[in-house]
Amino acid sequence: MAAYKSELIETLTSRGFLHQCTNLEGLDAKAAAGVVTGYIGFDATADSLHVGHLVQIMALRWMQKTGQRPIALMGGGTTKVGDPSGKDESRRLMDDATIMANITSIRQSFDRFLTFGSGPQDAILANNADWLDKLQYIPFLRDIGRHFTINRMLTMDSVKLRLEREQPLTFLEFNYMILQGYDFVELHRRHGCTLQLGGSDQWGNIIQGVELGRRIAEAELFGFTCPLITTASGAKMGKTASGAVWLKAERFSPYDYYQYWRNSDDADVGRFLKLFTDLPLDEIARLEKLAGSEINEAKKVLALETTRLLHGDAAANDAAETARKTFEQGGIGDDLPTIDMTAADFAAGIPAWSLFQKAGLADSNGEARRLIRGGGAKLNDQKLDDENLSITASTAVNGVIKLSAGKKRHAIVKVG
RNA sequence: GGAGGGAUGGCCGAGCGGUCAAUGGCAGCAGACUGUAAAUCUGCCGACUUAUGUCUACGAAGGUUCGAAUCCUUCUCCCUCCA
Repeated sequence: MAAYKSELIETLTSRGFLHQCTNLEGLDAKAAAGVVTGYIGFDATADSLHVGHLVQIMALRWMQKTGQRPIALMGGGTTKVGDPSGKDESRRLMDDATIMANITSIRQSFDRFLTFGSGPQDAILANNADWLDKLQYIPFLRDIGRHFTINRMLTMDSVKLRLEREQPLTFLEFNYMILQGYDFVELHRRHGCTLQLGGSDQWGNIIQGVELGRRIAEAELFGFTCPLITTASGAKMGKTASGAVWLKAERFSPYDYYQYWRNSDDADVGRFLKLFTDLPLDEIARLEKLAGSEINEAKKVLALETTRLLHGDAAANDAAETARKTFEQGGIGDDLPTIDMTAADFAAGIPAWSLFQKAGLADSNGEARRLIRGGGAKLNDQKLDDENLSITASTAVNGVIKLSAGKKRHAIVKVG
């Protein structure tokens, strides 16, 4: 029944990972015949990746699960240059120490999704600083630079868009695609890597690598891009009120992560289950059929599965349990954001607006006041009308005060 | 090097001496409706213990004026054209 010979391509296509491929049949045949080593590059611009990177990470995960060998390439070198793709402005230059620290931090997330090691199918973690840092300008220009034409480079979207929008593009950034192309060839030399995956915005960069490989290594390299995942309402994934949806628990708690997925658009559920969970397709097909409010069951599965992958069973179950208690019983779950205060803090009474601000439900005192005035605040599940209400330790029930901003954002204050 | 144009709140984008914390749109938050969904409608949306109050803010620094985001000078950065 499979349309493709290899499990890899069959899986990636049926789950919605394919956007463009340089030679799908060729890659399919190669993957069916033996182990293909493929990589995806990640820039180290922050100490954590975010949901926007998840498609790529899942693609690597499927590579490994279908018997191929994935490489996660950390852009220790390229991050110093900055990828102009899809950006109007240059990124601020980052120093080595920050980049190294980011790489160390990001590496932890990969351990959740991939098995690293030295076996034939173990994933490899590479860092392009290992070769890019050592490049010598003149030799590099002569060996690599001569294979790139300015004519061609100017037609690349990343460059063209910048120019069309009259935004400056520095020579530094202009070199990014050359370095990325070189990465591909270098990974081919070092690890026999013949495939580069990436987001659809990386197509141009990937092509450059494929062509460079053909010219200087006489290798047939493959490029494969994943679609840019947007929500049904057209927004890029991963933006919430509090900022990006980070993969690192310290930046974005497992409970918040669970809630992020739990609140997915109806129209996105099936697609997300395929892309972001390991669930078998027939199971997903069953969940997709749920209509009306029943689709909430599918959303719970989506939230639980995605959270399990990233944070593990225990954290996922805790998050699900907290959500269940909070939303289905109107109670209090352990995973809700919590602040600790002492009875002494309450000795003189704390105004309600101040407590909301302290609990993180409002960014400023004024915002807390507006929230209460607007009728969106609850104290122990009772609507709060008086923003100046003086709250004392006696407000606590079993040592805990529950604050709510709207229906979804809750926090608890522990009075100890 | 020369000539023009531009820099406004998270973003886009009006304003061009007072009535400007600054029109409008987007994003965001809340309310209603619901299913912890979408769409829609409504309110809010610089900070300050909230005030017909104060402070901070229209690239930076000075200046003119009773009064400046708006005028002048210098500076910084960006864009376009010419060399």
